[in-house]
Amino acid sequence: MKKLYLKDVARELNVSKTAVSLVLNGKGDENKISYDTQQKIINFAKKHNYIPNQLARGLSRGKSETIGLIIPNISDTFYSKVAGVIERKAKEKGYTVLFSSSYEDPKTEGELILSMLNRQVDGLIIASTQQNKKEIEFLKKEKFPFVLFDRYYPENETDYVIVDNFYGTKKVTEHLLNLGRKKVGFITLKPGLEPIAQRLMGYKEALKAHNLTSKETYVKEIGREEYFSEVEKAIIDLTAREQAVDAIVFSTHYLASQGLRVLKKLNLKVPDDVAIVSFDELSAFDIVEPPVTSVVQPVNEIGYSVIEILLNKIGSTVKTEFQTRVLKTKLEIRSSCGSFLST
Amino acid sequence: MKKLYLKDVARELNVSKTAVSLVLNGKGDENKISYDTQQKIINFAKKHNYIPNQLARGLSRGKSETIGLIIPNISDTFYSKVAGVIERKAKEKGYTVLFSSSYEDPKTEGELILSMLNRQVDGLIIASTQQNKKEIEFLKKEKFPFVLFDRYYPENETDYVIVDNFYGTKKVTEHLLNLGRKKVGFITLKPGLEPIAQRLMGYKEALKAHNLTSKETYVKEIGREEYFSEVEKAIIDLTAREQAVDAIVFSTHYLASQGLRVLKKLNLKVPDDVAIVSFDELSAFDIVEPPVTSVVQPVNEIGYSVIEILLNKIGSTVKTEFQTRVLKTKLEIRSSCGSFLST
DNA sequence: TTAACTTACTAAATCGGTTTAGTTTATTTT
DNA sequence: AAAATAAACTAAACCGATTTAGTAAGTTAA
Repeated sequence: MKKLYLKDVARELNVSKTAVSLVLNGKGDENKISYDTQQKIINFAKKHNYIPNQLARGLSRGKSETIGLIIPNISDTFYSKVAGVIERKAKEKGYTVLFSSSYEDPKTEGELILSMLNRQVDGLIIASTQQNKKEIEFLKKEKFPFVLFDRYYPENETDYVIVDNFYGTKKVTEHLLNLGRKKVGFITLKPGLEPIAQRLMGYKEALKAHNLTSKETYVKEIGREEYFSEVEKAIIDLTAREQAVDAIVFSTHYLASQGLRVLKKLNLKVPDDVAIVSFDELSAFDIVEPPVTSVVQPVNEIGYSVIEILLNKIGSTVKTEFQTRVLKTKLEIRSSCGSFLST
Repeated sequence: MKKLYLKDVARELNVSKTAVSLVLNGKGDENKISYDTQQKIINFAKKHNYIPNQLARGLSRGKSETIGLIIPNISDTFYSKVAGVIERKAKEKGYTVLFSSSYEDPKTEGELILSMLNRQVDGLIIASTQQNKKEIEFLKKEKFPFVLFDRYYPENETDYVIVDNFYGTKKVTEHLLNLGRKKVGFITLKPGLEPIAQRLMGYKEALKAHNLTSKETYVKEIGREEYFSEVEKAIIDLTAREQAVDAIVFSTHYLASQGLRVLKKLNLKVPDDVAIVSFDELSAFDIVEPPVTSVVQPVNEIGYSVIEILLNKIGSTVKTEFQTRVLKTKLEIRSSCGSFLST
């Protein structure tokens, strides 16, 4: 069972490579290949399981039927879920996906972008570190199809899909305030990413709307590398002080998970001593103790939108408007905030 | 900033394409290209950011520097974690990974294997549905480099990396028995996958070693699609009966999560009414209530082993022995089994 | 001083497809 | 019956690299 090439099929059937190629690509009719010849070719190809070499195909057609996916980390549940839906949708349309994690490193991300380009991907999907403006500008200038998600470049016009981070934290912070919490802390990542900035602003906005000034000391910014220990320090600082907080908003699911661990360790009761809330969620958040109220991101919709926009871009040569979508989050109320405090 | 091709570099420098190609592939010395010419080429390429087209490169070299990863579901934490380490290690060696989920469908998996082959991947990593013996045999016959993990074909000699599923459940079941539990239920998937079969056998073996016969009615086999409701039915059946179980072993992390949900809903106390244990774990298992004792799989080691074996295969032309690795699991004891029962 | 090596390159074939620009034969149209 | 049109193909160029098989000029050896 030797590997079968186009020329073998052609030779066996006494037709030209051209005929075989045209027919197998569904261009037989428009090129007036007779019905009989077409059947002959199709049957032979099917019977002998001929599959074209995609490298050769891609090379000569200038496209690879592949899309590149660059995300911070495939092991993070949020990204792995989005990757799952992107992959499924892409496959439906005949695309395969090449993925790579940047691990939040701009240099790695930049290299990945170039590497994917030279692998001739037909389009790129990037959840960027937001530190590669140059590469993004390059892609735009080359009119290369790409869509950003989760993180985008506010100062550069591009296609992107994000969620309403601002409104998400605003809503959940208000939820806490409406339940009677007065001193709400915010544990988040060090600045640099747009969604993180938006989440912080949403939190502040909620406080302002309730005529509370957001004390800087209630906001704790954590470095990603050492987040385990830093969350612990932050919580100790927020709770073991004169004006201890009675609620904490965590800006990511992993900060919230770690927060819960630390609170248990410190023997602080949730929600009695301190209520907590998480932006983004973990599938186990309904069975942790207590179940964590969270702002859930519409993972499926994110994936669908991204693929839809990208494939539209790839399909059309005419320059279209930039497509941007800001999707709604959903507030999933569980018991980590308790019910209304009488105080 | 037009795209730069090999021939452009050659023309600009007044040398042949051959020279450029040789030099940029580090074969300048062995082909006696003078030092000056080499420097000239290297500098120009670097300065103008020349990157070879990988499709063309792959086509002419007959390899693509790409490896294919086929798993049941990229959104499952276990697979996304393994995928993460595989990708990281692969990148270190200059490979990119093309991934696709089979969603446990043998037909999809078969198509994916062929699709990856014709995309000229240099090797394949598969966590198989175990229903594609034909394709696996085909790969072997073609001497195509591939490594199975998580699931393998016991009747076909291949390279593979698995964990000791049998010993894992045996150990954890014994753990329950040693704590004084007498009636241990087992909630698992419908048969068909080797690891699942091994886990069941480990469970039975532990009972036998304690002179308990494993009652068939204590074993519940769940269909994957409707597992949410089926786990509920299974638990009701195991607990609301004459001889109710006092412990349940779940054979996967998602069965265990759902089990915990159901037990809460039924108001059964864990571990007082029933102890539980999970094979494979979720990162939040330490903060759920109660924290779940689980058999943890060495995710990193799995990924490392798989890549190591695969790259060895790819690198060597000589036929080597099949490499098989059975990695140890680790028992992570938390409070979902309680402590010793006095009864 | 000429044959035999080296050195430093290059032309052209090749990888396996797609596609453009024809070609040949049969059929209509005038 | 000649010109025009259509039907059913095919030869060869091309995609952008790698690689084989040379070649020309300069050195060394006999």
